[in-house]
Amino acid sequence: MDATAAAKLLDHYQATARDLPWRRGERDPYRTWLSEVMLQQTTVATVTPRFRRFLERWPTVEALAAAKDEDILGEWAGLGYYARARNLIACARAVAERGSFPETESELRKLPGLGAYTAAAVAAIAFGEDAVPVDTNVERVVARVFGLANRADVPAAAKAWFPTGRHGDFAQALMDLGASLCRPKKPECGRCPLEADCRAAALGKPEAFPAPKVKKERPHRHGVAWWIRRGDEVWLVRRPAEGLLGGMAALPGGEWDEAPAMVNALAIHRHGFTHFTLDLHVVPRVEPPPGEGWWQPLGELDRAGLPTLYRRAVEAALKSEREPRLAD
DNA sequence: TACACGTGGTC
DNA sequence: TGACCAAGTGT
Repeated sequence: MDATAAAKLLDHYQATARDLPWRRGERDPYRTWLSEVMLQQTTVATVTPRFRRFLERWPTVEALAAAKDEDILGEWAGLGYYARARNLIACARAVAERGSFPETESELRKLPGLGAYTAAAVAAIAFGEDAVPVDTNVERVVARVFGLANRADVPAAAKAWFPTGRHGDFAQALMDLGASLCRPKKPECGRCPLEADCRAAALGKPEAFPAPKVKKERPHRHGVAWWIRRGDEVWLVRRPAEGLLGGMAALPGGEWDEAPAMVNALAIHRHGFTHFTLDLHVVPRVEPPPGEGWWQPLGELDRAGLPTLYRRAVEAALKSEREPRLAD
Protein backbone atom coordinates (compact mmCIF):
# COMPACT_ATOMS: atom_id res chain seq x y z
CA MET A 1 0.00 0.00 0.00
CA ASP A 2 1.35 3.40 -0.92
CA ALA A 3 1.52 6.70 0.91
CA THR A 4 -1.14 8.16 -1.38
CA ALA A 5 -3.87 6.09 0.23
CA ALA A 6 -2.72 7.19 3.68
CA ALA A 7 -2.78 10.83 2.58
CA LYS A 8 -6.28 10.40 1.17
CA LEU A 9 -7.47 8.98 4.45
CA LEU A 10 -5.90 11.81 6.47
CA ASP A 11 -7.55 14.38 4.20
CA HIS A 12 -10.89 12.66 4.55
CA TYR A 13 -10.49 12.59 8.31
CA GLN A 14 -9.60 16.27 8.47
CA ALA A 15 -12.70 17.12 6.45
CA THR A 16 -15.14 14.94 8.34
CA ALA A 17 -13.85 14.56 11.91
CA ARG A 18 -16.42 15.05 14.63
CA ASP A 19 -15.81 17.60 17.37
CA LEU A 20 -15.35 15.08 20.15
CA PRO A 21 -14.59 16.56 23.58
CA TRP A 22 -11.27 14.78 24.03
CA ARG A 23 -9.90 15.85 20.63
CA ARG A 24 -9.35 19.41 21.85
CA GLY A 25 -7.08 18.11 24.58
CA GLU A 26 -5.05 15.81 22.38
CA ARG A 27 -1.74 17.07 23.67
CA ASP A 28 -2.94 16.68 27.25
CA PRO A 29 -1.98 13.16 28.34
CA TYR A 30 -4.55 13.19 31.17
CA ARG A 31 -7.46 13.85 28.84
CA THR A 32 -6.13 11.47 26.23
CA TRP A 33 -5.58 8.70 28.76
CA LEU A 34 -8.97 9.22 30.44
CA SER A 35 -10.86 9.15 27.15
CA GLU A 36 -8.97 6.12 25.85
CA VAL A 37 -9.71 4.12 28.99
CA MET A 38 -13.38 5.11 28.93
CA LEU A 39 -13.58 4.19 25.25
CA GLN A 40 -12.30 0.65 25.78
CA GLN A 41 -15.17 -1.54 24.52
CA THR A 42 -17.53 1.41 24.96
CA THR A 43 -19.18 3.59 22.34
CA VAL A 44 -18.44 7.26 21.69
CA ALA A 45 -22.10 8.09 22.37
CA THR A 46 -21.95 6.50 25.80
CA VAL A 47 -18.58 7.96 26.73
CA THR A 48 -19.08 11.57 25.64
CA PRO A 49 -21.28 12.82 28.52
CA ARG A 50 -19.40 10.67 31.06
CA PHE A 51 -16.06 12.06 29.95
CA ARG A 52 -17.32 15.61 30.38
CA ARG A 53 -18.59 14.83 33.87
CA PHE A 54 -15.33 13.20 34.93
CA LEU A 55 -13.28 16.12 33.63
CA GLU A 56 -15.51 18.66 35.33
CA ARG A 57 -15.27 16.87 38.65
CA TRP A 58 -11.57 15.96 38.40
CA PRO A 59 -9.82 18.38 35.99
CA THR A 60 -6.34 16.97 36.56
CA VAL A 61 -4.77 13.61 37.24
CA GLU A 62 -3.73 14.95 40.65
CA ALA A 63 -7.35 15.72 41.48
CA LEU A 64 -8.40 12.26 40.35
CA ALA A 65 -5.61 10.66 42.37
CA ALA A 66 -6.81 12.49 45.49
CA ALA A 67 -10.45 11.40 45.09
CA LYS A 68 -12.07 8.68 47.17
CA ASP A 69 -12.40 5.24 45.56
CA GLU A 70 -16.14 5.15 46.11
CA ASP A 71 -16.62 8.53 44.43
CA ILE A 72 -14.75 7.41 41.31
CA LEU A 73 -16.50 4.01 41.21
CA GLY A 74 -19.82 5.81 41.67
CA GLU A 75 -19.07 8.13 38.76
CA TRP A 76 -18.17 5.06 36.68
CA ALA A 77 -21.41 3.24 37.57
CA GLY A 78 -23.26 2.11 34.45
CA LEU A 79 -20.18 2.25 32.21
CA GLY A 80 -19.34 -1.43 32.72
CA TYR A 81 -16.04 -3.29 32.90
CA TYR A 82 -15.41 -1.97 36.39
CA ALA A 83 -11.84 -3.27 36.48
CA ARG A 84 -11.19 -0.27 34.26
CA ALA A 85 -12.27 2.07 37.05
CA ARG A 86 -10.19 0.21 39.62
CA ASN A 87 -7.17 0.43 37.32
CA LEU A 88 -7.96 4.07 36.60
CA ILE A 89 -7.65 4.84 40.30
CA ALA A 90 -4.38 2.92 40.63
CA CYS A 91 -2.98 4.54 37.49
CA ALA A 92 -3.90 8.08 38.56
CA ARG A 93 -2.18 7.57 41.90
CA ALA A 94 0.93 6.09 40.28
CA VAL A 95 1.14 9.05 37.91
CA ALA A 96 0.57 11.60 40.67
CA GLU A 97 3.22 9.86 42.75
CA ARG A 98 5.84 10.04 40.01
CA GLY A 99 4.84 13.61 39.09
CA SER A 100 3.60 13.22 35.51
CA PHE A 101 2.65 10.71 32.84
CA PRO A 102 5.55 8.78 31.31
CA GLU A 103 6.01 9.86 27.70
CA THR A 104 6.91 6.66 25.88
CA GLU A 105 4.82 3.68 24.85
CA SER A 106 7.01 1.22 26.75
CA GLU A 107 6.78 3.21 30.00
CA LEU A 108 3.05 3.89 29.59
CA ARG A 109 2.53 0.17 29.08
CA LYS A 110 3.65 -0.47 32.66
CA LEU A 111 0.78 1.55 34.15
CA PRO A 112 -2.33 -0.33 35.35
CA GLY A 113 -5.09 -0.46 32.75
CA LEU A 114 -2.83 0.50 29.85
CA GLY A 115 -2.48 -2.51 27.59
CA ALA A 116 -0.98 -2.68 24.12
CA TYR A 117 -3.67 -0.56 22.51
CA THR A 118 -4.02 2.23 25.08
CA ALA A 119 -0.28 2.67 25.67
CA ALA A 120 0.24 3.03 21.92
CA ALA A 121 -2.74 5.37 21.56
CA VAL A 122 -1.61 7.73 24.33
CA ALA A 123 2.00 7.67 23.09
CA ALA A 124 0.91 8.46 19.53
CA ILE A 125 -1.85 10.99 20.26
CA ALA A 126 -0.55 12.83 23.32
CA PHE A 127 3.21 12.54 22.78
CA GLY A 128 3.58 12.25 19.00
CA GLU A 129 5.42 8.94 19.16
CA ASP A 130 5.27 6.65 16.13
CA ALA A 131 3.46 3.95 18.09
CA VAL A 132 0.84 1.80 16.34
CA PRO A 133 -2.48 1.49 18.20
CA VAL A 134 -4.51 -1.40 16.84
CA ASP A 135 -8.07 -1.46 18.09
CA THR A 136 -10.97 -3.31 16.50
CA ASN A 137 -11.54 -0.50 13.96
CA VAL A 138 -7.90 -0.33 12.87
CA GLU A 139 -7.87 -4.11 12.67
CA ARG A 140 -10.95 -4.22 10.46
CA VAL A 141 -9.94 -1.38 8.12
CA VAL A 142 -6.40 -2.68 7.67
CA ALA A 143 -7.64 -6.24 7.17
CA ARG A 144 -9.97 -5.03 4.41
CA VAL A 145 -7.55 -2.66 2.68
CA PHE A 146 -4.86 -5.35 2.53
CA GLY A 147 -7.25 -8.27 2.10
CA LEU A 148 -6.13 -10.04 5.25
CA ALA A 149 -8.50 -12.71 6.53
CA ASN A 150 -6.18 -13.61 9.41
CA ARG A 151 -6.25 -11.03 12.22
CA ALA A 152 -2.75 -12.05 13.29
CA ASP A 153 -1.40 -10.54 10.06
CA VAL A 154 -2.86 -7.09 10.75
CA PRO A 155 -0.35 -5.48 13.16
CA ALA A 156 2.61 -5.86 10.78
CA ALA A 157 0.62 -4.47 7.87
CA ALA A 158 -0.58 -1.57 10.02
CA LYS A 159 2.94 -0.79 11.19
CA ALA A 160 4.17 -0.59 7.61
CA TRP A 161 1.25 1.60 6.53
CA PHE A 162 1.16 4.22 9.33
CA PRO A 163 2.83 7.39 7.97
CA THR A 164 5.88 8.53 9.91
CA GLY A 165 5.20 11.48 12.17
CA ARG A 166 1.42 11.22 11.80
CA HIS A 167 0.60 8.13 13.83
CA GLY A 168 -1.80 9.86 16.23
CA ASP A 169 -3.89 11.42 13.49
CA PHE A 170 -3.73 8.31 11.33
CA ALA A 171 -4.91 6.04 14.13
CA GLN A 172 -7.85 8.33 14.76
CA ALA A 173 -8.57 8.54 11.04
CA LEU A 174 -8.70 4.74 10.84
CA MET A 175 -10.91 4.50 13.92
CA ASP A 176 -13.24 7.16 12.56
CA LEU A 177 -13.48 5.39 9.21
CA GLY A 178 -14.12 2.07 10.94
CA ALA A 179 -16.92 3.60 12.99
CA SER A 180 -18.58 5.47 10.13
CA LEU A 181 -18.13 3.86 6.69
CA CYS A 182 -16.01 0.74 7.12
CA ARG A 183 -18.47 -0.86 9.55
CA PRO A 184 -18.54 -4.57 10.36
CA LYS A 185 -21.86 -4.98 8.53
CA LYS A 186 -22.90 -3.23 5.33
CA PRO A 187 -19.87 -0.98 4.86
CA GLU A 188 -20.41 2.02 2.60
CA CYS A 189 -17.61 1.37 0.17
CA GLY A 190 -19.10 3.80 -2.35
CA ARG A 191 -18.40 6.71 -0.01
CA CYS A 192 -15.02 5.48 1.21
CA PRO A 193 -11.88 7.43 0.24
CA LEU A 194 -9.96 4.14 0.14
CA GLU A 195 -12.30 2.20 -2.15
CA ALA A 196 -9.88 2.28 -5.08
CA ASP A 197 -7.04 1.09 -2.82
CA CYS A 198 -8.99 -1.60 -1.00
CA ARG A 199 -8.38 -5.27 -1.72
CA ALA A 200 -11.55 -6.41 0.04
CA ALA A 201 -13.63 -3.94 -1.95
CA ALA A 202 -12.01 -5.12 -5.17
CA LEU A 203 -12.97 -8.67 -4.26
CA GLY A 204 -16.53 -7.49 -3.72
CA LYS A 205 -16.64 -9.06 -0.26
CA PRO A 206 -15.62 -6.43 2.29
CA GLU A 207 -17.56 -8.15 5.06
CA ALA A 208 -15.44 -11.28 4.67
CA PHE A 209 -12.42 -9.40 6.08
CA PRO A 210 -11.22 -10.06 8.67
CA ALA A 211 -12.57 -13.59 9.16
CA PRO A 212 -15.34 -13.62 11.82
CA LYS A 213 -14.48 -14.70 15.33
CA VAL A 214 -15.90 -17.96 16.59
CA LYS A 215 -18.69 -17.32 19.07
CA LYS A 216 -19.27 -19.18 22.28
CA GLU A 217 -22.49 -20.12 23.97
CA ARG A 218 -23.64 -18.08 26.96
CA PRO A 219 -24.83 -20.11 29.98
CA HIS A 220 -27.82 -18.98 32.04
CA ARG A 221 -27.63 -18.47 35.78
CA HIS A 222 -29.94 -17.58 38.65
CA GLY A 223 -29.31 -15.56 41.77
CA VAL A 224 -31.03 -13.99 44.75
CA ALA A 225 -30.85 -10.33 45.75
CA TRP A 226 -32.34 -9.42 49.12
CA TRP A 227 -34.83 -6.55 49.22
CA ILE A 228 -34.63 -5.15 52.74
CA ARG A 229 -36.67 -2.04 53.49
CA ARG A 230 -36.64 0.22 56.55
CA GLY A 231 -39.10 3.01 55.93
CA ASP A 232 -37.93 4.85 52.85
CA GLU A 233 -34.52 3.21 52.85
CA VAL A 234 -33.07 0.03 51.40
CA TRP A 235 -30.07 -1.97 52.60
CA LEU A 236 -27.08 -1.90 50.24
CA VAL A 237 -23.65 -3.49 50.43
CA ARG A 238 -20.35 -3.12 48.62
CA ARG A 239 -19.22 -6.08 46.54
CA PRO A 240 -15.79 -7.63 47.07
CA ALA A 241 -13.03 -5.67 45.37
CA GLU A 242 -12.20 -8.39 42.85
CA GLY A 243 -14.21 -10.12 40.19
CA LEU A 244 -17.56 -9.32 38.60
CA LEU A 245 -18.82 -5.82 39.52
CA GLY A 246 -15.91 -5.71 41.97
CA GLY A 247 -16.02 -2.85 44.45
CA MET A 248 -19.43 -1.65 43.28
CA ALA A 249 -22.53 -0.93 45.37
CA ALA A 250 -25.11 -3.73 45.26
CA LEU A 251 -28.13 -5.38 46.79
CA PRO A 252 -26.97 -8.09 49.21
CA GLY A 253 -27.31 -11.69 48.05
CA GLY A 254 -25.62 -15.03 47.62
CA GLU A 255 -23.67 -16.71 44.87
CA TRP A 256 -25.14 -17.08 41.39
CA ASP A 257 -25.85 -20.62 40.46
CA GLU A 258 -27.03 -22.53 37.45
CA ALA A 259 -29.89 -24.06 39.42
CA PRO A 260 -33.18 -22.12 39.29
CA ALA A 261 -33.85 -20.29 42.54
CA MET A 262 -36.92 -21.75 44.26
CA VAL A 263 -37.97 -18.62 46.08
CA ASN A 264 -40.97 -16.32 46.05
CA ALA A 265 -39.56 -13.24 44.37
CA LEU A 266 -40.93 -9.72 44.42
CA ALA A 267 -39.47 -9.33 40.95
CA ILE A 268 -37.21 -11.26 38.60
CA HIS A 269 -34.84 -9.16 36.57
CA ARG A 270 -33.11 -10.73 33.57
CA HIS A 271 -29.70 -9.27 32.75
CA GLY A 272 -27.22 -10.10 30.02
CA PHE A 273 -23.51 -10.10 30.78
CA THR A 274 -20.80 -10.73 28.22
CA HIS A 275 -20.39 -14.39 29.06
CA PHE A 276 -23.68 -15.41 30.73
CA THR A 277 -27.22 -14.28 31.33
CA LEU A 278 -28.69 -13.93 34.80
CA ASP A 279 -32.14 -14.07 36.32
CA LEU A 280 -31.84 -12.06 39.51
CA HIS A 281 -34.69 -12.92 41.90
CA VAL A 282 -35.35 -9.92 44.14
CA VAL A 283 -36.68 -11.39 47.41
CA PRO A 284 -38.09 -9.44 50.37
CA ARG A 285 -36.36 -9.95 53.70
CA VAL A 286 -36.80 -8.30 57.10
CA GLU A 287 -33.35 -8.03 58.65
CA PRO A 288 -30.03 -7.25 56.94
CA PRO A 289 -27.71 -10.25 56.72
CA PRO A 290 -24.51 -10.16 58.80
CA GLY A 291 -21.78 -7.95 57.42
CA GLU A 292 -21.08 -4.39 56.33
CA GLY A 293 -23.68 -2.29 54.55
CA TRP A 294 -25.72 0.87 54.76
CA TRP A 295 -29.27 2.17 54.55
CA GLN A 296 -29.68 4.04 51.28
CA PRO A 297 -32.58 6.52 51.06
CA LEU A 298 -34.78 5.56 48.12
CA GLY A 299 -34.87 9.21 47.11
CA GLU A 300 -31.09 9.20 46.69
CA LEU A 301 -30.63 5.96 44.77
CA ASP A 302 -28.94 7.79 41.91
CA ARG A 303 -26.12 8.70 44.25
CA ALA A 304 -25.53 5.12 45.36
CA GLY A 305 -23.48 4.34 42.26
CA LEU A 306 -25.30 1.12 41.45
CA PRO A 307 -24.18 -0.78 38.36
CA THR A 308 -26.94 -1.31 35.83
CA LEU A 309 -27.81 -4.83 36.98
CA TYR A 310 -28.78 -3.61 40.45
CA ARG A 311 -30.21 -0.30 39.30
CA ARG A 312 -32.68 -2.19 37.10
CA ALA A 313 -33.38 -4.80 39.78
CA VAL A 314 -34.23 -2.02 42.25
CA GLU A 315 -36.48 -0.35 39.67
CA ALA A 316 -38.27 -3.67 39.12
CA ALA A 317 -38.76 -4.18 42.86
CA LEU A 318 -40.12 -0.67 43.37
CA LYS A 319 -42.48 -1.09 40.44
CA SER A 320 -43.66 -4.40 41.80
CA GLU A 321 -44.34 -2.83 45.21
CA ARG A 322 -46.38 -0.09 43.55
CA GLU A 323 -48.25 -2.42 41.19
CA PRO A 324 -48.32 -5.86 42.83
CA ARG A 325 -50.80 -7.24 40.28
CA LEU A 326 -48.52 -6.45 37.39
CA ALA A 327 -45.48 -8.08 38.92
CA ASP A 328 -43.88 -10.84 36.88
C1' DT B 1 -4.27 -18.95 24.14
C1' DA B 2 -8.61 -18.54 26.15
C1' DC B 3 -11.50 -16.74 29.23
C1' DA B 4 -13.51 -13.23 32.59
C1' DC B 5 -15.14 -8.90 32.50
C1' DG B 6 -20.78 -4.71 31.46
C1' DT B 7 -23.63 -2.25 29.04
C1' DG B 8 -26.36 -0.01 25.43
C1' DG B 9 -27.37 0.38 20.63
C1' DT B 10 -28.57 -1.67 16.19
C1' DC B 11 -31.03 -4.49 12.95
C1' DT C 1 -35.93 -10.39 19.70
C1' DG C 2 -31.70 -12.34 19.95
C1' DA C 3 -27.24 -11.86 17.94
C1' DC C 4 -23.74 -8.86 17.09
C1' DC C 5 -20.74 -5.28 18.28
C1' DA C 6 -17.91 -1.39 20.67
C1' DA C 7 -11.13 3.48 20.84
C1' DG C 8 -9.37 -3.87 25.35
C1' DT C 9 -6.99 -5.49 29.72
C1' DG C 10 -5.54 -8.86 33.07
C1' DT C 11 -4.68 -13.44 34.22
